Amino acid sequence: MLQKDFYQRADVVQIAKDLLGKYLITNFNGQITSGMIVETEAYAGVNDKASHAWGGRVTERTKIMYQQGGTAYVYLCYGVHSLFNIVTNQAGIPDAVLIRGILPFEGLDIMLHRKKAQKIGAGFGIGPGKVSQILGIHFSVTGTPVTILDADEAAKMPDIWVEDRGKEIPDSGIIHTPRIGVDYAGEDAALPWRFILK
DNA sequence: CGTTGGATCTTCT
DNA sequence: GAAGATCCAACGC
Repeated sequence: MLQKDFYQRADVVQIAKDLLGKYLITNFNGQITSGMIVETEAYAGVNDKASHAWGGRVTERTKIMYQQGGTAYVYLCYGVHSLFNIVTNQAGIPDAVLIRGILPFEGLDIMLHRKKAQKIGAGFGIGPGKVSQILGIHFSVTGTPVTILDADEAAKMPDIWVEDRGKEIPDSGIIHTPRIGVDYAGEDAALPWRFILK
């Protein structure tokens, strides 16, 4: 499991790239599902117009982004989809990485059941709404940790976490493009902060 | 195959 | 009261 020092680094763009090829795992009620992360987007704090926390806005929803790195930030989009992000950097700095796509790995039958699908076709697991759906992530889990944040050795395992299973990703294997659905963000909409594993 | 619009509800103005 | 870090099925070509 990735430790909090991975998430609490200052460079959210680097973290978004580092997360490619890692495995995102959930365990809700003993139902374990996982997949390899193949698409991410970086959202960089108060200076990023595309971020919910742009300009230092703090609301009931966005206050989660100001927690320490290693916290899950999940929120409802279009009233239909839960989008899963991992908060990065130190407490007080609202950086986050949106997980946009995974390659399903474990618990395929559970994923199919959650998605009410018969079989896994092309694009299964690609898209932030679908990632949350097949992994069973609901927006109510926002604010829960994705790693051990306390020094306490008795700290319990999180329901959601990320593992490094040794896959090396060379820079040449990463495609970077502008982020999706953030046209309202002015010049920040053009930042190449969406990362895709080939 | 490209385009369109409906679903659906929290959050902020 | 309006908009949103989306998805998918239904249409039209």
